[in-house]
Amino acid sequence: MAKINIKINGKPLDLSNLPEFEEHTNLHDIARHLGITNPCVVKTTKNSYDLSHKLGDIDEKDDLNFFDFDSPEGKHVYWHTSAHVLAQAVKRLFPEVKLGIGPAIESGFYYDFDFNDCNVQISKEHLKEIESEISNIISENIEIKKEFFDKKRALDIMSDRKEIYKIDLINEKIGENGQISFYNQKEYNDVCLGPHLKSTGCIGNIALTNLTGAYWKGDAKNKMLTRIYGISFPNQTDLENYLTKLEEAKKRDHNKIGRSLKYFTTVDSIGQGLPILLPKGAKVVQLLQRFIEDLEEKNGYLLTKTPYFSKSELYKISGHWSHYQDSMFLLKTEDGDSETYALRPMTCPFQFQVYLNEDRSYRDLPMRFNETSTLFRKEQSGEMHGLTRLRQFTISEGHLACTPEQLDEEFTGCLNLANYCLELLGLERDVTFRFSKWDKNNKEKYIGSEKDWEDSQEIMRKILDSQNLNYTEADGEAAFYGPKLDIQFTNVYNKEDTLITIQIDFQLARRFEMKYTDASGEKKYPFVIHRTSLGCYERTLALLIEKYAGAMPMWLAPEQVRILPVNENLINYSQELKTNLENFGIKRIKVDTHNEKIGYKIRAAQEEKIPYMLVIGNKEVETSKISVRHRTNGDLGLMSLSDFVKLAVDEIENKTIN
RNA sequence: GCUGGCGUAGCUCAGUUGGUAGAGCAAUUGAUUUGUAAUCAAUAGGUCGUGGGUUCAAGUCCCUCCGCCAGCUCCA
Repeated sequence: MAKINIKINGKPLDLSNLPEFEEHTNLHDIARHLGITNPCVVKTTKNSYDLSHKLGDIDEKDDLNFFDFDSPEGKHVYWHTSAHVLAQAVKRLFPEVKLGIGPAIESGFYYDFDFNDCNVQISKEHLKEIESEISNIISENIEIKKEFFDKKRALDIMSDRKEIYKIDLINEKIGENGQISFYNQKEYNDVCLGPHLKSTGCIGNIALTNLTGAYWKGDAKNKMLTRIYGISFPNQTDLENYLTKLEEAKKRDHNKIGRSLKYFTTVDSIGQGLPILLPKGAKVVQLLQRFIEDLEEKNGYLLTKTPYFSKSELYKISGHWSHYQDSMFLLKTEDGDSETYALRPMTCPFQFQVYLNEDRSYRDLPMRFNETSTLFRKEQSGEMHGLTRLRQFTISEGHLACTPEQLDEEFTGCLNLANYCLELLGLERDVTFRFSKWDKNNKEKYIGSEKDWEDSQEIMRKILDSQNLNYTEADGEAAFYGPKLDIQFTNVYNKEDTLITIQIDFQLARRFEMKYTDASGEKKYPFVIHRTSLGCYERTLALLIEKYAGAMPMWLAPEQVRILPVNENLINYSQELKTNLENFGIKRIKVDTHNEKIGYKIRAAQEEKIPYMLVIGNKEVETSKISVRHRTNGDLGLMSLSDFVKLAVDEIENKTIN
């Protein structure tokens, strides 16, 4: 038998002492022989193979890459098989259930079911029952076998079982003479491409984590099925650790601590997606906004201030009226005015009017406009969430007009500005970049020709590549007028949202007749870049709360210092100290005047995540010093006032993150 | 918009099979005058998200609407 090259999770294995394997040995046994504890899948340059495959089944034997649970590839297979086990368990408990699909996801897996024919209102109570059936299936260690059928046979099998969704899938995916693979584990069969683990016993422990609704094929026009989410690990400890970590992450949920730390609240009578920023939240937003407006000014932006609503006419020119009307709040006047107005969902058509106010020449370009812009979008009622998805929000909005030659530099400038903001807030490692493209198969969602799109996407790709940006690509995520670079972050529930976006627009200048005269006197359309520097303030606030678990960096802290007099006689002295510190540039200070012991006041300040606590007792008065306590570093001891001022002011001015 | 869960004092929660609301923290007042994560006591504060229905009687059962949460769809 020929020698084989073996890799584990992509790393080459030292082959010096390897035995030669027989053709009939299965991959699982080979993996075990190599000392891999939790083998999941074998990949060659061409294919993926189930571990039940025999070595002889493989054509490309020279290059076997074993993936175990420690690799993303391995986890994917592990979780996919776990989904099948879940489906098998549900099928055993509810024989009439209809199966949807059950893929692995980023962490864990899900399976969609239709319980319609089961005469049961499935609820979270049932998950325990299903979990215990899952344990049975794992201990039965059922072998997982792959089998191929032609389309007709596959349809017959699934028709017998009234698996309407599987029938739908087979019809959709398989051509008339096509073959389809089934994975069988005892009484359970599923149409599936695989690959899968060798047997159900290869799975350690499964926990079911959620039960929700989900549309069949992800289409809101289709029936809603019941989705059960789960996660699995080779051992119980890892599973428990994962679940604990999940719970810990939820403790940072901005929607929870943002409310309890009094950054924001919501009021039933005001309505969904319309939060109240309380003084603490409003202060952080104000600080961010001042900072951004100054920064943009330094970067050559011209400030604009445009109306919050307009006649429908404006949106008809921009294309919003036909592409976006469902998401706009319309204002109808009832005094006989036939005009319909609408609150603005975007700033672009308004800010363009600034450009249009004069004839522009190439000498004017690039032009960079910025505005702290409040927008209104009629999101569907189920969409709103905390501070991240709102019906009214305020964004650090900007539009740039430039010549084709300037596009690269201007785009890069926007990217650099965004990156600078992210670094400053300590978020640069928490974001990913997404190149959002149009969806060819959904042309009606976009304006412009196919060539326009292909060209502008190519331009953007070139720029992104020249910046050595590590990005993913997403079809169908573009704006209706052009491709986007989205800077994404993940919240405590592992859900992704866009923080910052930079978009190239090759359409709207034409619609608005925005032109410039080039050096030869010719009228041309400029490129327009739509961008934010820090995204919208509410969402950024939410991200900051989650990132810092409510403990804002000193420069953004709504309360920077709290003075804690040891007894009531020291309140006046503390008030004077407060004024004194304010004069040195530490603006946000409170004195705790409660008639309580010092421990109580420290506890309160700690829970409110106040950066610095100054304990004032007789000792401090006598020595003219202050006792400084930091929220994370604890008691810093006695310090002169000037030393503390230096420390604090330095942190504020340098926007230190700690 | 859809699926499921939830909605009792400012906050976190109790409230048995329907019999006209409880606790802790916070607040206020008093005592204490306190040295690095909760001093003690008293007082005040809800008509149980909204509107309707069933009942002799509803926080507790039914319906409507509003809001909150998770997920889906959509999206900055």
